[in-house]
Amino acid sequence: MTLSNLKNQYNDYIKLNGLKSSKRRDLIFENIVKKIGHFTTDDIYSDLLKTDPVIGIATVYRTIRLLVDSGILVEHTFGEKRGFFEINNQQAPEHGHLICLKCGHITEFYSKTIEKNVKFMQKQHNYKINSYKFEIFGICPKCQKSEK
Amino acid sequence: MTLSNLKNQYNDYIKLNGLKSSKRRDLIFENIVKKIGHFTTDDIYSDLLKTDPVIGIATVYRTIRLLVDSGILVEHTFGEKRGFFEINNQQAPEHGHLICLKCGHITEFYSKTIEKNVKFMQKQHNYKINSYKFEIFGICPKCQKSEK
DNA sequence: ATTAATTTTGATAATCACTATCATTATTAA
DNA sequence: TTAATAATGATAGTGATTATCAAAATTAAT
Ligand SMILES: [Mn+2]
Ligand SMILES: [Mn+2]
Ligand SMILES: [Zn+2]
Ligand SMILES: [Zn+2]
Repeated sequence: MTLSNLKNQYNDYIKLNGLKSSKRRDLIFENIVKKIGHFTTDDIYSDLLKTDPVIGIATVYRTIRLLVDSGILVEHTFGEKRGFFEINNQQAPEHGHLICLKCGHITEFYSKTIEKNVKFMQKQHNYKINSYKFEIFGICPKCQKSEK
Repeated sequence: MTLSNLKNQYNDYIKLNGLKSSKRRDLIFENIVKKIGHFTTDDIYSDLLKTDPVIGIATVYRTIRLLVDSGILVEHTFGEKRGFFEINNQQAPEHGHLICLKCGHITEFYSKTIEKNVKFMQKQHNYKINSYKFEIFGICPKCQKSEK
């Protein structure tokens, strides 16, 4: 997913849904699009506060929801009861996550096997599949060392 | 997992942690152990209210947490930001879930391939694995029909 | 540019699922 | 029995998120 692709996707979504463009929303979009890895709404809010001290957190929540609805972001929970987000790279195949129960560190992995398995389940259960999540919980190598 | 196995596991956990036995907790345990499929804390609370109108929801939350800690229950989120629980059948291998985005219906599936994949990831990333979740989101056959 | 219609925004109240606190009650070992 | 400790229910508090609403911004049509 290139930046200009995402920008097009963003602008198209706004047009297609009869929304108006706005400075604040653009600012949030620009910030998010620069992020690598996974982030929370609060991460983005804190970032933006530095250059825009009057931005409201509701606007950040709203815009992130919009970006999820438009397919630009995907949401995860990673076993917690709050949202984690990341850019939805529609080029690459979906990926799984290894989540460290100690430090929260997240490692991504790709697997053709999983892809196949999802397709198999789709057929077997007559499901129209939208997305999937494969999350493995455990202790990362670093935390294993520091455990002793 | 037989009922008596679970009861042993429950009693052992209570002894091992220096807890006292109690009528209320036993009642909650008995109710949960009869459940099939996935349930929320509120499901259990509503059930119990019928025969025990003074039970507090805090006690249900506490007991379910205890049962998760003891390994009797496993918790899921199924893409939502609240807990769903089910009996942890330690005999059977872990299973995945197909979740209908329309009606919320959940279908379980087993897959040796996934098991192998998890072991592979464990080796490849030097992780000490605790558990995993494989969730596929889509539209179930029933809802596909009623969509037209 | 001015207006009018509509959307966006920030403040903040409300909600939802859950955890913490605490005085009262129950359990248990002595 | 008593004494120590755990369990309980009521309820306050929390954290993440959504809803509400008046004011400000955007847009399209004059
Ligand atoms: Mn990821
Ligand atoms: Mn299940
Ligand atoms: Zn770690
Ligand atoms: Zn369905």
